[in-house]
Amino acid sequence: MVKASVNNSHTRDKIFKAATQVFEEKGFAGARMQEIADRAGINKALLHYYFRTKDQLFMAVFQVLLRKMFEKITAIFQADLSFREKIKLFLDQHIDFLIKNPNLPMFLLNEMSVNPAVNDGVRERLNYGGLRDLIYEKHAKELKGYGIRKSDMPQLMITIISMSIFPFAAREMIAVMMPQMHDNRKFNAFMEERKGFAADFIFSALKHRKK
Amino acid sequence: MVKASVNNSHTRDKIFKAATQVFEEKGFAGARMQEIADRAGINKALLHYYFRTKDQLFMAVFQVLLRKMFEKITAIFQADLSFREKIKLFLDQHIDFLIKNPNLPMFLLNEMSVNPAVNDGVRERLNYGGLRDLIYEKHAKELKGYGIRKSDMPQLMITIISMSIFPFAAREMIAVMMPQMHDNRKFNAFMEERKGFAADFIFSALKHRKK
DNA sequence: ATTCAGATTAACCAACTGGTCAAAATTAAA
DNA sequence: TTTAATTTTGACCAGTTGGTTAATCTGAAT
Repeated sequence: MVKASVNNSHTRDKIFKAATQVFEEKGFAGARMQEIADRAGINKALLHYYFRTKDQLFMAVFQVLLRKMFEKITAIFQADLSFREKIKLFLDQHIDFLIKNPNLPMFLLNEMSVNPAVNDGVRERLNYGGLRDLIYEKHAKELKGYGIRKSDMPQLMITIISMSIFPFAAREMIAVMMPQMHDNRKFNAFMEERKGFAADFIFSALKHRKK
Repeated sequence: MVKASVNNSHTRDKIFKAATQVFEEKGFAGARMQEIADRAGINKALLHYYFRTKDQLFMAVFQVLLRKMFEKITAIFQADLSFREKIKLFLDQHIDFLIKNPNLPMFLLNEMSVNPAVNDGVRERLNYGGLRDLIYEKHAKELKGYGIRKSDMPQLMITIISMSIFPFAAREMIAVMMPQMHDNRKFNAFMEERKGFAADFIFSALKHRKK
């Protein structure tokens, strides 16, 4: 068999998955290299053999996860659909995605907030200005019909995104107020219900908006 | 002069303020007792003299901040106003509050998420069921007119709360997409603008809602 | 079978971190 | 001024943590 070049990609993958788990659960400061090694079923020295430092390992994981999240958010808005259809599709797909990755929002938001330096590497790649212009120009008529000016786009986009992300980020706070939300199935059902609720809410708001 | 009883309350206060700062900035795992002592202008031993352990100090800070946040959220909904007026008042006051405490949302949400044990102490105090019933019964007519059933209340309340909290929690992510948001004044202006945007958005959605 | 680069490990280390302790300083009362 | 309690400090300690090193193992090519 041919060797997978430098580094055994199987081991590298085990490490990456373990690191993703631990960082997502505990955050950078709370994560322990020993625990990552344990979960990957390897020695701590081997961990450092594949990823020299904790920072390097973290950045590798962080960048992959951040891109994963942003791709999900932006991909839909590139499609050739009406704005209304896009919102519906976005909520459906993004909530599905987050049900499978429930810790992702809090992990990303917190790490970006606690250590803003992590954003330096990705800033160029995540160009919102382009997306906003694209969206606004593509849907100029529809949006103007709703009384949305270009300058309203940031408020609108953040409102839409928060509809799916916020409940996951705030899940524990929600569970404190509504104990039944500790049950995974009930929380997921709540998010399934939210697909429709949020879509209706947004459409109604847009249609009826003060101009 | 009379002694302030056991413990010098001035020193205690300095410690508490320093701890609040450091915990808010770095989170529990990232905070260092040495840094808290430094910022309070005291010795690390004295820190442990006032608060025996890091956990105790953290819980003291956490509980105060959590209560501060919840009081702001719930107080307004107890008042004797129409639901519509309450939403407007809530957005105005809560956004004002968060502009003065911009790190609070991320701190609370993250700590609750990373270490759910912190919630045990406050669970009883933060009874949402009571609040929800109170609100729904107080505004039954108005809400039914909007097509909101009692079972819709969780979705609605979370949507309203996220309008003010989410942009603060997601500030760094927002700033990655819209670099001008790094500027405090521009971000605060954005949140001032949001008071009106969110209120209009919610009212319009309610008025025009599918039933 | 030998070789040799790459993969894996056990043992180790220096720096950091939360926490302790005994002594010193401060304060208010006697 | 003396006394006794409280407050503050410098020095110290044990456990943890990220990271290193030298030795060993593995497996494919010679």
